Amino acid sequence: MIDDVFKALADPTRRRLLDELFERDGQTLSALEQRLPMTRFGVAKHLKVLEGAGLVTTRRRGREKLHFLNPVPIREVHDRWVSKYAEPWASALTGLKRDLEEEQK
Amino acid sequence: MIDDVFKALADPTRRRLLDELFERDGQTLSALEQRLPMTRFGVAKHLKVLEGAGLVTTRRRGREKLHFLNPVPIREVHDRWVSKYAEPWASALTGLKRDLEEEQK
DNA sequence: TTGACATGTGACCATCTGGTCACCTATCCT
DNA sequence: AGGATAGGTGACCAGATGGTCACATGTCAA
Repeated sequence: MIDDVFKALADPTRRRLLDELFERDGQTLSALEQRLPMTRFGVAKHLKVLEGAGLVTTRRRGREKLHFLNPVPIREVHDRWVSKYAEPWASALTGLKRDLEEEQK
Repeated sequence: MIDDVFKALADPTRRRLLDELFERDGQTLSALEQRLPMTRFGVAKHLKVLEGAGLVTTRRRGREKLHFLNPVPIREVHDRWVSKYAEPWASALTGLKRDLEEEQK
């Protein structure tokens, strides 16, 4: 399950799709297709992966299929996994890195 | 760059390796190999990917190669990307989900 | 110095993945 | 009814990926 989420997030096109839905939620396949350098079929495949990972939920409206962002899986990845590595001492390191970069200027 | 990190995290074996280093930092290839159901070569390949993504740094000590966890890239993924989706209203949803699951019992 | 040990390299193979297409179904609109 | 529109399916292909192995290099220790 969590593996599906990581795998889904591994592809830049799929992260792009999440960004698009973050920007405007509930878009149709055709609407999303127009913004990506890819055919409808490619986009549909990616959306299927996102849906399989639970990152996107859908609702039909007539012949259209609306796609909605579902942040819960990302939240779970965040809570159970990412935060484990990102907190707490990494914050000190990134702070240090920022300080060093500032010094360069 | 950030793409390398996501790709590196997509594989369960690599996340397992990060867990092992989280548990005990600075392990050698041979030490890590013994805990994984895989030959040395497979583990070495995965470590190379992790190193390429900046998630693991290495230091040689004689004929050994020590592997260390580097949480900075994960922190950056967290700060720039995951937190965007995970905060803030997802926390309300996960809270709600937990509440609903509690009610089932 | 010789043998055991830790790691690196390049070839190889099976499978997965990203993307396209021809073709199909379902819905809308006049 | 019938054309146009939105989406689904299965086949197909090239390239990436995960894993193994034979072999080579470098290092330790007696």
